[in-house]
Amino acid sequence: MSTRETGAKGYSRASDIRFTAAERRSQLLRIAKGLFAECGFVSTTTKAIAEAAGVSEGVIFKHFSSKAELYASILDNKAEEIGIGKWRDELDKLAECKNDESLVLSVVKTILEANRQDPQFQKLTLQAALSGHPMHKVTGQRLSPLYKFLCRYIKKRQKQGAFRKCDPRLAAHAVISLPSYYALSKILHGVDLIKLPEDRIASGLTQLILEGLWERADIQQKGQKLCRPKIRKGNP
Amino acid sequence: MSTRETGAKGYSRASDIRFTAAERRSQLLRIAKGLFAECGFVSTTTKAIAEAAGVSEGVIFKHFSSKAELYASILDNKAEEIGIGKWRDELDKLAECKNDESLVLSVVKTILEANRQDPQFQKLTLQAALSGHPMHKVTGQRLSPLYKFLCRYIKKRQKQGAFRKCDPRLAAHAVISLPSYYALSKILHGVDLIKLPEDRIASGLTQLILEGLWERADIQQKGQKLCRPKIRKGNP
DNA sequence: ATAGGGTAAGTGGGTACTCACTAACCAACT
DNA sequence: AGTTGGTTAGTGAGTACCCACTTACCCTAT
Repeated sequence: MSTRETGAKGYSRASDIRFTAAERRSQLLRIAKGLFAECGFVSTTTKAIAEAAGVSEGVIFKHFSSKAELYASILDNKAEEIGIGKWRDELDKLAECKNDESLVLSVVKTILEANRQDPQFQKLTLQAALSGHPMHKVTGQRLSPLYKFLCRYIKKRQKQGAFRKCDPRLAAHAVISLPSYYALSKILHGVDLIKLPEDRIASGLTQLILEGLWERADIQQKGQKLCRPKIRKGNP
Repeated sequence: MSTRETGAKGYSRASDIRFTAAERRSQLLRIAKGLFAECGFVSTTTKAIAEAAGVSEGVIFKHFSSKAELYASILDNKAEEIGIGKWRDELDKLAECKNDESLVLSVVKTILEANRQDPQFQKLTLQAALSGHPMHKVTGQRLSPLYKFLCRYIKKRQKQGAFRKCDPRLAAHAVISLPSYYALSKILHGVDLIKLPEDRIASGLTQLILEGLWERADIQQKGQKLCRPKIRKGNP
């Protein structure tokens, strides 16, 4: 059936540029990333991707065996790109110097920067996590070593008497939370209530964290009018 | 066409209970909420909702004019339910007493509790925010007054000399971030790395925040081995 | 001339939503 | 008590459409 009398056909899109396979592939990855980030996996149609790229739908399936594979490719690409590698070395060095401030600042800045430089990817990972995509494990594994590193460092500084006694896991959580949630609320609610240049935010958050961690010389001295009754200090 | 020879029909589901309209409606709301939270709006089919409720698909459209209206009803329902009202009064009282600890603890606890009691709703609002659903504005408006309240309070305590000088917006952000991000990472990554009872977490986070905010008697005394070079203190 | 980048018209499965119909309940009137 | 007539909750077979993906074909640069 349907023998398709293919007489003279229009084949309209002759005017467009003819990409090499590699070029087209990365173009599709880039464009699809934006659409997936904006609308999510299910709501982004292959037709929409094709239109945005200026090609017909079929081209997508010449480069990717399925929509899911295209999606996975986007995530894979990034997952490689964001290796910790050199940064980890830097952190280790700062840790050895006991340079609390530079260390925390580095963590805060890095998180803020990652979110500013590629907010699309952040949105993408959020959606991946919500929809239970296996990718969310990659993201988890990326934050987990940083979390453990901070835990160890904080514990060490506590033994040295530089940091107050408190649960190191909570403290490590705080270091990660402050910049992450700031970035997140910008993504989720659109605007940020704090209108400050990024380095101000970074140093401000760093200061907040460290002032909360550093040991005070006069730990009991400030019972003046401040009541802190129920708090249990530290818990092994 | 299709005159539907409706002879003797089986009408299989005779055994099931017959709800009143109100009962059925709220049952559908409850069930759909769970499914939407789990799979998102687009991936949750009306067929799946009907099956989970033990009725035929048509029933859904007897109660809701469309799938989108069902979704909106779920969000609306909750939006009313979570008025701040009485809590705001409590906060104002604590603020008058200058009871920093109880106040921050109340904020932290309330956020943690909201997330524990109805994680489905949290997931739902996250998805709504990501997909740009108008609901996300409701959620934003819910957090915004709390944020402003904290800003005012912190500014006041700074003038009184109880809190350190720092940007009150950052500090308010911190108070909200710590519990919110903790709850969020539990939703996103499944498990929480910090295995602690909730009240311990609440008090621990409260302590971290306040230690970072309280003014120290000896602000310059601890220059021993800690270098804090680039940080600008406060900025009006 | 041929390989490779591209097209466009399908195809089948799934989706939200509709519609004609019915079983069960509830009064009121014999 | 039993028939009657209306209302309501529920059915399930459509229907039109949209989606991911396929196939058969085209055109041009090397």
